[in-house]
Amino acid sequence: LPAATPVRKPAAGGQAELLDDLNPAQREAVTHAGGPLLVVAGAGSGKTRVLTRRIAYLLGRRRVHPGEIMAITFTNKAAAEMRERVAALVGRRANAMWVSTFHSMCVRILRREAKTLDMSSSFSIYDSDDTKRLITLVARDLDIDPKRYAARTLAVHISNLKNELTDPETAAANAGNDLERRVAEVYVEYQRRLNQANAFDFDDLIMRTVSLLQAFPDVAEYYRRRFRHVLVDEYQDTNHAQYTLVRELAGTAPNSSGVEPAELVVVGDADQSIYAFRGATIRNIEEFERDFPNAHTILLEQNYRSTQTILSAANAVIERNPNRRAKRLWTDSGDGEKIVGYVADNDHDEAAFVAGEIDALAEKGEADYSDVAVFYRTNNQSRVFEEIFIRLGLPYKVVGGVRFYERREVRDMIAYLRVLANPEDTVSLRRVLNVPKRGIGDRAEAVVATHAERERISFAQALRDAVEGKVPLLNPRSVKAIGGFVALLDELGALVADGAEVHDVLEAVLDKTGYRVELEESEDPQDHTRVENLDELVTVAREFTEITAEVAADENAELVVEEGVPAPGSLPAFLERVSLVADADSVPSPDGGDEGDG
Amino acid sequence: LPAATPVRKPAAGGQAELLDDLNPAQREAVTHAGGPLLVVAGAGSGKTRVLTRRIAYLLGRRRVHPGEIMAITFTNKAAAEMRERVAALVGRRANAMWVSTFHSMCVRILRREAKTLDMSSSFSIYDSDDTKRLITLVARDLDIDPKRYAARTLAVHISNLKNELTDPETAAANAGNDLERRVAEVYVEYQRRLNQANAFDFDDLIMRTVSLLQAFPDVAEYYRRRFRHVLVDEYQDTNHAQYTLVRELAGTAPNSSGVEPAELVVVGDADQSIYAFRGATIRNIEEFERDFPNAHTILLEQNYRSTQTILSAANAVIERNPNRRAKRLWTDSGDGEKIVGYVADNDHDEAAFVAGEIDALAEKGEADYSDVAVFYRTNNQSRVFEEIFIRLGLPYKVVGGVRFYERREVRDMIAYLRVLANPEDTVSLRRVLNVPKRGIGDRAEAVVATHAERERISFAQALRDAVEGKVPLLNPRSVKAIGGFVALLDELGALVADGAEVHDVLEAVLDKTGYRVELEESEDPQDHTRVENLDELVTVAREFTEITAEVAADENAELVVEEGVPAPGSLPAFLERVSLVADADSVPSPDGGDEGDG
Amino acid sequence: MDNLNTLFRLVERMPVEVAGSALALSDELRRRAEADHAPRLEDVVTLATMHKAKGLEWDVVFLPGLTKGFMPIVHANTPAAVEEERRLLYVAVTRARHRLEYSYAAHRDVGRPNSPSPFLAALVPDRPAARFEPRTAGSQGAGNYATAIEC
Amino acid sequence: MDNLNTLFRLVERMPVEVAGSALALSDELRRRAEADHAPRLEDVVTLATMHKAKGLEWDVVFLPGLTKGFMPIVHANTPAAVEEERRLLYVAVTRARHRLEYSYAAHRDVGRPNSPSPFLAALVPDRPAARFEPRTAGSQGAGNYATAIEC
DNA sequence: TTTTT
DNA sequence: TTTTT
DNA sequence: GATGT
Repeated sequence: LPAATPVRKPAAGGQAELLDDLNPAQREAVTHAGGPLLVVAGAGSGKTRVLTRRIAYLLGRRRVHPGEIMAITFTNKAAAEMRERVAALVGRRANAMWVSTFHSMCVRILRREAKTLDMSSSFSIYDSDDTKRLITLVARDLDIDPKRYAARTLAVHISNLKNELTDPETAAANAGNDLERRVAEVYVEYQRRLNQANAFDFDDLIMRTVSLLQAFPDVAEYYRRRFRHVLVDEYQDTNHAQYTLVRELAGTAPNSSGVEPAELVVVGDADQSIYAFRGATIRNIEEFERDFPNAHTILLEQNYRSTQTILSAANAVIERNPNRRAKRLWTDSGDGEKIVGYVADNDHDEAAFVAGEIDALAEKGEADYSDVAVFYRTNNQSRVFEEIFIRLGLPYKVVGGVRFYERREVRDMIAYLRVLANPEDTVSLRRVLNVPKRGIGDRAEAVVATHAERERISFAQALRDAVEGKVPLLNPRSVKAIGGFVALLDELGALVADGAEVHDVLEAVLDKTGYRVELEESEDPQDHTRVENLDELVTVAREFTEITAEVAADENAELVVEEGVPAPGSLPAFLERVSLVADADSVPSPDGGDEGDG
Repeated sequence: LPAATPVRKPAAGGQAELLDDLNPAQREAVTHAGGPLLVVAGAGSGKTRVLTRRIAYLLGRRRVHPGEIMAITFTNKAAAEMRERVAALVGRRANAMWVSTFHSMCVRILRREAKTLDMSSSFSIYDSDDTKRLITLVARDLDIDPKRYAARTLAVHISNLKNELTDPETAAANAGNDLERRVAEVYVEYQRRLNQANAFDFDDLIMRTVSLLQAFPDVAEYYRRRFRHVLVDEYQDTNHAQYTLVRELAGTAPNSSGVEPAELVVVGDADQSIYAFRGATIRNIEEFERDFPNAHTILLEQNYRSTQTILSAANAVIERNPNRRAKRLWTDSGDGEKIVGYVADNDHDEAAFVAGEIDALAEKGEADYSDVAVFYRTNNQSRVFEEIFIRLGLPYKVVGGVRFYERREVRDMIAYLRVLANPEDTVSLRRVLNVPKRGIGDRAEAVVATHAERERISFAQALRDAVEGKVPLLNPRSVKAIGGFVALLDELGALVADGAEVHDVLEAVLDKTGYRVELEESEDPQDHTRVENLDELVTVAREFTEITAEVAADENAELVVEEGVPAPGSLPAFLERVSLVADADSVPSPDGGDEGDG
Repeated sequence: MDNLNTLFRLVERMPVEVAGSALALSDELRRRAEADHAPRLEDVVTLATMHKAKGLEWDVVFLPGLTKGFMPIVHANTPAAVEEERRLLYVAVTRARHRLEYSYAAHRDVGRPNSPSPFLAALVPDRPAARFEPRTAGSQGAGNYATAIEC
Repeated sequence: MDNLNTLFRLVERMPVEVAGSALALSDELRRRAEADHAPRLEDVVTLATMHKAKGLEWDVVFLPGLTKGFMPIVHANTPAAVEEERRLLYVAVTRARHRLEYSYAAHRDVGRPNSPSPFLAALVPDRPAARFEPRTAGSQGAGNYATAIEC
């Protein structure tokens, strides 16, 4: 093991030690004041340390108020870690800061300004699955051949357009071939339906926040005045919309009222940009100095993680990339072990070799299993390792697969909750319309949808029309089934209106819909697991409200309630939470896989 | 246009001219007698002319009886053309020859020898779709994860095994990995079910004929004595099973009774082998001289189709292939036009260029549209041409797509007919069990299938048990539905037993099942086309029987009725026909696309 | 009449099973069809895969799409598979009687560049492969064949 | 307890929406969890894609499958895509604290040969890429690392 | 990705 | 084929 | 109690 360097002792509570254990470059990044700052932070160079110390420094030395600080990350995990580490340095004052993901931050702004955009603040947030469903519906209504234009393809293209801040009309005008024309056509209608459903998709959260700030200078000024310090993590992963958002928020020059730009610090590493395929554009970090006049750049090249052997190999790999800003990682912790290379005859033997190496390390006491990771390029490469590891009894876990909030049964329940919170949410409403089966088939659904379209009313309203016999072509059987469904929703809605707690609402949904019973009575062992997942969801909801209540009762807790933020413990709060962690929880933190910082 | 060479005048009726218009190599191929002969026939070198002249020569000069000749092709079209061209030379005597595809020939042998293999001569022939259905059923029964092992994948592997003449037991013994073990497991059960259903799949036709000839020397001797002349076309496209079949039929040495090998002539061109991906093995033509002792080889290099410019280009392309028998096509018809190459900016422009060229040729009167073809590598490359051609009003047809006998409605009717001809045909029976919907759902089907399995009876018998209330777990409603279905089959079966003609049976099926009415009442415009296809099928069947009757009444027609061959015009005859042309009819002959011979 | 055509082609191609009666059948059908009216020769351009072209011939043949990903197709990643691709091109080329035109697009839909098929060099031996470097053709202007290369 | 873990992680990662109350919530959850018993550290090997590895670190990292089709992945057919693949390998390499092992299989299932990743040459600059030509490793014999190459 | 039966 | 929300 | 909506 490389010896821990003397300077890397943990910072004590006092302010004086804030800078002591930093190297010169890190210290400069923490104390820099004034113009925009780009911190090029190589892998393992103490990036998070710099960010958290800088915040502590702002609060402690530069007398910045925590409410003036906005720190933006990509993942919830990174946001949580940053807040936690700042709290460890400065205590409860950390709570007044905005430390959040791009998307959470936008939701917070959009909730407050929803009315400005003709939306209700109870809007739903559609994830990729909801998006695909809605696009499927739209494409079907537009008579688009689903073989030729798969919903997924359309979704990807629309997402790309949004990430480029291209609105539907511009997309239509620029369409140069059949695909682009089809995409634009779908985009126009899809966006109309989102509005009608009072919903944003993930990409909307960014794009429409940008529109908001650009179209309403007073709103922009409000945030400009409020956040005088903007920090962005993983800047190399920003797409065009996110870059624009940062620019609109921080500014590059005084605005018309003379409000100066905020102090902007972005941290990133072009060499670690691996999401260009999803729209991230390395250009943003490469052109930072041009985008933000008078910017200063600091390079963090000293690495506190790996041996020099490993760093040299990494340097050698990345140096082959052309047109790259030079950067060489180094460490003072020594060369360490040699790198081992192995050529197996086939993938089976290769996995056996890896298993053998791991067992040998474990037996020699050189590493616990949880200190070891195997990384591959594609998910299905895990299979051969799983086979061999199981055969040898080597314990492992595969990161990936269907996440908790992506499971069908969980998504079904959340759809019910969303419908209760936002009755216009057509995608969720149609999702649960016949789940569990209650005799409202495809045909009935189509008839109601047509009625809604013709009468220019929401699908929810059309269902009520159906009950009153106002929907033609609907047979009595379907009318009866819809009547039962509407009554069910009303009953559940009353519960919500009466202030029932989330877990009680959830229990009511599970019971009254017969969803739980159906699963319990099923023969399929998969359904057994589903019941367990639903129980877990109920428990999550229960603890969510209980703990919120306890914290609220605790006089010492600083509860800062902001405008537009749903009441703690409420149904909207719960929904917001689950909507924005849909894809999280993949590498659970304490059980192996330490958090690095770059 | 290259001038027609003087020697290429059509052969007159008399025998004397048989050899006059052949070049020396062709003539040698026609007259060669004795040992095995390999004719390496380059593209356009007059291959079919050599084959047909050789047959005429055998009949006319060497006094061979037509019943001693077997000519094997790959496609029905090639067989028809060969028979026709021989008939033009020798008249009705051609009718006594076997000129057929590998598969038709095997069917003919298997019908005659079915009992030897414990099959009924009314066996069904399963095409790739039936095969996939049965494999799906088998895999489901074996609890095989359809995600991990797709039916198609299993089918391909099983087909490969059969083409290698590997039986299920050997496959199981040789399985070296998970996939192979799964495949072998499915193969064993699949083969058992085929037997039970009294059915062969396409690959079985070859493989089981080989087994038959190998396991029963008396059968082999019968055919050896009968066919003293075996001719094989497109030899480069044979797979291992087909190669073995040819070897068993013709022989390489006198058999135990002293019967000499037949005179074998194979024609082919390794350079035109493009089906290796489907199991064809170029090895067969490459090793012909080693496989068949004392073989003689003749090279046909003179080309009667193309200009020298085109041939030189072709030669240059193929010469880059290593380890290839040298062969250079040449012509004495001159260089002709230069080859045109074009680099477009994108595929759209490329298609526009092609369309422009075609129009220019048509306007100058240099070519009719039907003299022009556009060839691409993958089917979807046609799309851009279709778009442009439609826009420009350039008439075209795309070869490919769903063939007549592959259409769902046609296959449904054929499944009914098959069930009537072969009640053990479980795949067909289960296909039509609930088509049109008659209240026999998945659950009822599964219950009946389980009963059949447990009682070791056929599915058809299990249905009858169901009617008698002998199937447990089946509710009365299902019993009633099954009762109706069985009665329907009995009614149709009586019609067949009474000697009704095929088209009347077909009409009865369409009416009594309600199949036609359902389609006629449907809103879907696709279903309208389906009705038309069914009408066409009925007409085909009607003309099939009518014309057979007329021909039979014609005293001049030579009707040779062979053992094992279904009666002309009968239901089995009709089924055999449609089973073996399932994939034909793609490039309809007289409407463009002349038949070449290389 | 279409029905008759179908049966005609059907029997045309399957003269075996009904043994000796097949040709008689075929003859009868032809007689009927021709008595009715001459077989309709549809004057249309044929679009087909190279595989489907096998065994047939046309006066004029176009071979578009001769790029690296299509010829040889990307999936051909063994020497044997590449050789089969070359044979496929050979088959396609030898379908032409008088006139052969080939082409490729220098860019794909998305705008990424396409490499010409490595087999092109052999097709046109007088010109080095380098001459086939992507070059933009005039995309407008009817009949602008300025960049067509005659060899 | 698993439920609590789930909630714990959930809140841990979502401290924003309930504004200021988030950290308090998180603290409370952590207190509860730890009062119950220390967080269970599962002692298991992690298998993950290189993408999922980003931002984390391990003492020992294995990088198998470094063949031409997987690294860079076949689909990377623009210079920009290949550069992103190289960055991905860079990210994977820099996850390791003390020990790094990489490997590839000289043959695929079907028996066709695999080429080593072209990036390997850089990974081990002392040894020319040629040294990584497919070589069969002893497939039997526990712990036969005869062909392991230490650099 | 090609698909003679 | 990779998939932070 | 299974079916088709």
